[in-house]
Amino acid sequence: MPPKQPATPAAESGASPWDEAAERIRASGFRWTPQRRTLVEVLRAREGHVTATELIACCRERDQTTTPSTVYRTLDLLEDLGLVKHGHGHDGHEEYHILPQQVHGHLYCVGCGATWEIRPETGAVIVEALASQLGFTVDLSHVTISGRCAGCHD
Amino acid sequence: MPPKQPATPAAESGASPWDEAAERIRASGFRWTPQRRTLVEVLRAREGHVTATELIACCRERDQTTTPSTVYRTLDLLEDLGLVKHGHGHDGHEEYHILPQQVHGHLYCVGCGATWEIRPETGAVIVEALASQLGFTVDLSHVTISGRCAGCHD
DNA sequence: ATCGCTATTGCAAAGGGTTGCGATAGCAGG
DNA sequence: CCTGCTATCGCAACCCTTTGCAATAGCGAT
Repeated sequence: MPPKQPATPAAESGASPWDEAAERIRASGFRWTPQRRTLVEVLRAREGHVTATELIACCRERDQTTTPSTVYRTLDLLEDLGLVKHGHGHDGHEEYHILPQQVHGHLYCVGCGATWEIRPETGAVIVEALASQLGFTVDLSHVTISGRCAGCHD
Repeated sequence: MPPKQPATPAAESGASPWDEAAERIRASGFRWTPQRRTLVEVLRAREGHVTATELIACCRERDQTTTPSTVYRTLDLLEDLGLVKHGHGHDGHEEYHILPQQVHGHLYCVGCGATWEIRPETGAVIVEALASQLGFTVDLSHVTISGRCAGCHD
């Protein structure tokens, strides 16, 4: 008896925004294609940050015929829908934040290569400084800020 | 009578760090080549920020045979000597700060595309926030932070 | 079930940036 | 001035990302 499904899917584990992805895409006049489905499945299985290159690799695992250009274009679409948000790593390469609920900034240590997330309180200080002094609304998540961590001072 | 030159060159307008470039390069065991000379001349004629692409174009004006790889490698060398400092623009592309005396951060408005420099006082607030809360020494100049300026709020 | 409109795809090319490698050419020493 | 060591160069190839274009295929309507 598979034809019928519960009215509120995934009720137990909490409905994922990805469940609505197909609908939302179609509702916006776009099409739900196999390629987009593949990428959404890959994204649903992960969280946090991913580089575009990793995503392409993951998609290719599921579908050998995956093309980079299509992945990049789909990511743009998903970003318009707010399902991902792109940024740049310390080396300038693309990075995607999956389901950016609580936007946060990133730090990269040029000494040891480690990365940290900027805690909300700390981020708030930065955002407020730019807002009050320049009227500038910062998007801390777009770039990875470089520097040296406590353990790597020269 | 061009063979003889003053002991302290460019005394009037203030000696430029570029005057010592050749010496410093050789003193470090590296070689002073025509290609490096070309790039140094280009850099000496400019100030502020430049993209790597622009630099390559300027070098090619002076020397048609300029090769990108050589320019990038020379920039790395000059960065080791502290004569330039690289960063990434809002789109992740390379950008070079020429003679980074007073390091400053950059802001980019996703609304109008304009860029601003972060004033020292404002930058200090950010640097201190990360330093006191995480012991992290930020290099604000490495990336261009994105957001919306006062005139571009949605 | 078929049709048509047009959003998407895959390809190929291009631009930015990096790297391995053989050939070239600084420059210190004789 | 010539010699040799080796840093540097130019090239070719590769990775990442974007874009134009012709062919394909969603999907709403018939």
